[in-house]
Parts: sequence; C-alpha cells; structure tokens
Amino acid sequence: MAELKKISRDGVSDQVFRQLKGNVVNGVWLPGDKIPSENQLVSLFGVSRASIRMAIQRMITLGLMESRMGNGTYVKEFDPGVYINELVPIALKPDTQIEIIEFRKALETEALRLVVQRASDEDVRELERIHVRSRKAFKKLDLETYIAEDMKFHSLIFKMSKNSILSTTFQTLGDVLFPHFYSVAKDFFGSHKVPSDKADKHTVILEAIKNRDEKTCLAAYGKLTEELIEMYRQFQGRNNSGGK
Amino acid sequence: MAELKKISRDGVSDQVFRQLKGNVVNGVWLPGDKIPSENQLVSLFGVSRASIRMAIQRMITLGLMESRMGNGTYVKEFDPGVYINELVPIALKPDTQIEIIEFRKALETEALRLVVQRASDEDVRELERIHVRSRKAFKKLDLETYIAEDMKFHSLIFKMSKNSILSTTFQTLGDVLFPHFYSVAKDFFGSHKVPSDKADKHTVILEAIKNRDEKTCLAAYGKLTEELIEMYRQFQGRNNSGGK
DNA sequence: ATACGTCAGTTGTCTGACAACTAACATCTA
DNA sequence: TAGATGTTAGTTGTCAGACAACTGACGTAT
Repeated sequence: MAELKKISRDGVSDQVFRQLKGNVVNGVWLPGDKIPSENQLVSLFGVSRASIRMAIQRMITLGLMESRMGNGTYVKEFDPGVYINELVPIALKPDTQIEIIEFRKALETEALRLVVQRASDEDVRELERIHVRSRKAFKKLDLETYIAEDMKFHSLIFKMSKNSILSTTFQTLGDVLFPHFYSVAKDFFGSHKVPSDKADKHTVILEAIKNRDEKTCLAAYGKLTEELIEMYRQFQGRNNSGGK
Repeated sequence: MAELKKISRDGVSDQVFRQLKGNVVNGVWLPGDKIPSENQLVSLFGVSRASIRMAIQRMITLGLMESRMGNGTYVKEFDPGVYINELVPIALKPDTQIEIIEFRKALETEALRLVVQRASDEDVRELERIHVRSRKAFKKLDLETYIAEDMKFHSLIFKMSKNSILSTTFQTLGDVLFPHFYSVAKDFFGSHKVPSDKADKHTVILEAIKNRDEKTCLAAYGKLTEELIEMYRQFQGRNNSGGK
C-alpha cells in the first residue's frame, strides 16, 4: 500500500497573510511604512478585497500593522504588549500558568548560563543596583516597587545573556505574566512570613554571577523556580477549593 | 471654554468582537462549544456578515476560536502556544544562527529534564523505534531519511515533556530552521568523518531517559549542542571567508 | 450490513456598491 | 495676503447578495 499524505489546502487569505507577514519579517516593509492600499493589493494578488482584508485583520490582531481609516495601512513597530492585553483575562487559567513558569525556567536557566560566561563588570554593577532597590522595597513591604524592580532584575539578566531571541521571548512572556504574578504575589504577601535576606535567592544568584560560579547560580535559580511553582500550586488550591 | 471629549467612534466589528470575547471570558460559551453560525449572528447582531467574519477572525488569531469549514465555529481551549507560534518567527529577525541554537538548547534542556520525570514506558519505546530508524539511515548515508527521523526524535522529546508551550515553540522553530539546517548537515556530511555509534549522543540520551538519569542525560545533550555550535562556526567561517 | 448518492447547512471567496473618513488642494473672504 | 471654508480624490469600513467548497447526516440500493 502506498503512503498517502494529506492534501494541504491553503486558503486564499492564508496565502495573502503569509506574504504580508513575510514582507514584514524579511524587512521589505519597515515599521512606519505604508503598505499598498487594499484595492492595489487586490490587483497585485489577484484576489478579492474580502480576502485581503481578512489577512490584514490578522496582521493587526498580531500587532504587526495598523489601519487608519481614510488614510491607509501601516507597518507597526512590533509590540507584543498590544495584543497580549487582549488575552490577559483569559491567560489566567491555573494549569497553563505552571506551563508558562516551566517555559520561563527553560529560557532563564540558559540565559543565566550565558550570563555567567559573558557578563561584563558594568552589567553586574547595574544588576546589583537593581537588586539593592528591590531588597529595600521588599523590607518596606512596598509591593509595587518590589515587583517592578524584580521584573527589571530578570529583564536585565536576559539582556546580559546577549541573546536577543531569549530576551525578546521573555519580554513577551513578561507582558503575559505580570498582571497575574502581581495578584498572586499580593496574596502571598498577605498570608506568609517574609523570607530573610539570607534565604533570598536573588542574592545568591547575584553573588554566583560575580564569581562566575555556574553551578551555584543554576542551583539557586532552580530552587527559586521550585518555590514559585509551589506558590502557584497553593494559590490554585486555595482558589479552587469550594469554588464552582 | 467648555471641555470637549473626543468622540469615541467604535466600529461595528469592534463591538461584535467585544461581545464575542465577552461570551468566552464570562463562560457563556465554553471550550468546545459551537457558536451560532455566521448567518445566525448576522440576524442576532443586525450587522453584515463581513463584520461578523472580521470579529471572528480576530478571535481565531488570538487562539480563542477555531473555524471548521462546512461545519461551524467553535470556542477553543486557550493555548498560549498559538500566539507564541506566530511571534517566534518575528523574534528571529537577527538571524544569527548561533543565537537560535542557544535558544533551542534552552527549550530542549528543560524539556529533557521534564521527560526524565514524566516519560511513560510507551513514550520511551516509540522514541527508541525512531532512534533505530535514524541510526540505520545514518549508516546508509541516507541524508533525507536521517534528517527526517532526527527531527521526529526531537519533536517526540518535546511532546514527552507534556508542556505544550515548549512543544509548539520548538515546532515553529523547526519550520524556520529546517532549510538552513538541511544545507549545513549536507555540507557537514560531505567533509567530515562519520562518528561511531558509541559517540552518538542520541543513544546516550535515550539510555539516560530509560534510567531516569537526569545528570547523564543533560550532560550528553550539552555535548551535542556544543558540537552543533562548533559545526556552525566552521560552516560560517568557510562561507564568510572572502564573501561579505 | 455496507457502500454510495443526495442534500441541507456552514464556512470561504468573490463582486459591486455605498458610507465614513483623511489629506491635500482650490476657493472665498476679511 | 492669511486664514477659514468648500471640494475632491483616495482609502478604509460596512453592507448585500451570490456562488464555491466542504461537512455531516440521511436515505437508498446492492
């Protein structure tokens, strides 16, 4: 019996979408550029305006383009936050949260490995400054500042890895995680003891980076993630018990 | 002078979109539910089908709905992988191959860690079957089959991690990487000795998974990646010397 | 009982038209 | 002349109707 592959039936608007996206990804159209009008695209692609508009709608939803009525359609500076905001209320499902944390762990573990190799002295100093501010806010129970500085801490680690893919992916993830992280952290603050400075994993990580000590660094980060997952599990349990 | 507020001109399709999203967020429509047909929505909302389709397209792009031609439109289990899927290619712009490999290493190292914990016996058997076919093709220098089976090997590892975000992200990465990977592998085959089975890292990784031996598993994978990066460096050096 | 044709319902695409809006130019007026 | 006010071409947003492509279920014949 011969092997048969499924026929791929690519819709018209799908093909248009891929070409539009291709022109953005490959830099044919740059941010700020005005793309051809819908009627021009109709001629260029040889398909109906409805299909063109479908494809453009997808680009807009992804935050890659912007339509101005009576004016034209423009390529947008890529900003994950735009369409992440649409999803935030839905992304709060507990089970996917754990997956996201695991995903983040994957990214950050590798980032830290690279940081230990590549971090410049100036990078480390900046990281230390952020860390000090973070600890200070933590002791004052200034939640707002603490979370903001904490975010900066992790962002900088990714920047220090000198790998732009890791960095931008984390950025996207951060936009998703932040609101939920905030609510969980708040809850956590209210019902638990504050860990001492000695137990603070960030301090250990920072020192390990200074000493170029990969093993200690990754071990501390591993613990940090475990605690985070545990925290989410508790949060989940508390919120689901008794609920519908 | 009286204060004047800007008139908010909310488009028709925007309003439809908000209502669709509202019904999903508020649980009026649950994952798996079939929403009314487009023509029914036309009557319900009192707007044209084009506007309805625009709103639905947005929901689809966000990964919240799914349309099946000739059947209907359904609410989807929210899957963060959907949009990360779309965004990964954007993040790849810099096109530095080394960065991509580092990124993949980040994903797969964590995936392997999870696999060692979570893999079922059946999973392992399937992985072994693929590995055997891969080795066979390798020895016959059947490049096509070898690369295909190699891809399957890695795909399965991600599936076995039971983390959908890691899995789908790797999948898209594969789509982007494949053409380039293929050309490099071909080049590599032509100019190097074939490593022996003993040196084959996949064999080591497979055995380590069987024995639930995280340390050995990750060490072998680390070596594999190092070799890959080295291979790319050589390839780049050879191709960049002289040309721009 | 199984295979096949038929058919209603649904999504995908096309066409043409008009409304709403923008930006630029032309015209009028003080 | 300078500024306010039409005018217009071009663009996106919406509408209406039609047909194509496809799915799932039902009925029928073998």
